[in-house]
Order: sequence, then structure tokens, then C-alpha cells
Amino acid sequence: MDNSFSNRVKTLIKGIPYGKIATYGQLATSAGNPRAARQVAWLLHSSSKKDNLPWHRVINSRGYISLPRFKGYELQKQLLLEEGIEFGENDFIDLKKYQWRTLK
DNA sequence: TTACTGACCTTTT
DNA sequence: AAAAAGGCCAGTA
Repeated sequence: MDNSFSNRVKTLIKGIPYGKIATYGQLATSAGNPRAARQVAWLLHSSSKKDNLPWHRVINSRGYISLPRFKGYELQKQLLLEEGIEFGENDFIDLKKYQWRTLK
């Protein structure tokens, strides 16, 4: 029942404050598996549908959205803009400014 | 039921 | 230094 990984990742995503973003690796590392970043993204898909998680607050390590334009890229970008996240010319986000640090 | 894919990251060659 | 392969878990077919 206590799913160590998925449950923990979901909790971390739910704990992301407004106007902040987190990377897959960061969540995976905080969840206990630095190499399970893939599943973090995958969990987002199912969890976001069921638990309504802020999947738009989760991006890749490059500070850039991984979603294709026809899948939800515009949607995530729009949501992030709503939160106050600024995008560069190449839709590049400043991780230094917006990346949420789970650990101090 | 088993097998394969999947919004990635890390490490090694 | 860059490039390539590996690794993890869950969901879907």
C-alpha cells in the first residue's frame, strides 16, 4: 500500500509551491531513486488525471518543456505563465530562479 | 497473463 | 570534451 516511489513523488509534486517548478531528476532524487526520473514523468500522466496534480510545474533538467507542441506544450506554457514563470526567447526557463528546492 | 512503451536523468566509453 | 547506453517503475495493449 505504501508505494514508496509513486506515492512519494506524488506528494512531492503536490508540495510544489505556487510560482515554482521542479525537475524530474529532482523529484526522483527526493523520492529516493535518482535514476527513476522516467517514472516521475509517467506518474504525472496517470496521477495528474486522477489526483489532479500540477504536472505543468514539472519540467526537465534543462529548464525546458519536454512536451510536444501538439500534446500540451502550449497548455503547460500557459499554466506556467499564469504562475508567473517567465519564458526566454526559446521558451527557456530560469531554473535558478524558479526551480523549487525540496531540500534546503 | 506477459511484453513494450514512455513528458527523463545519470554514468561510462 | 562529447556521445552512447543503461536504468528505473508504472501503465497500456
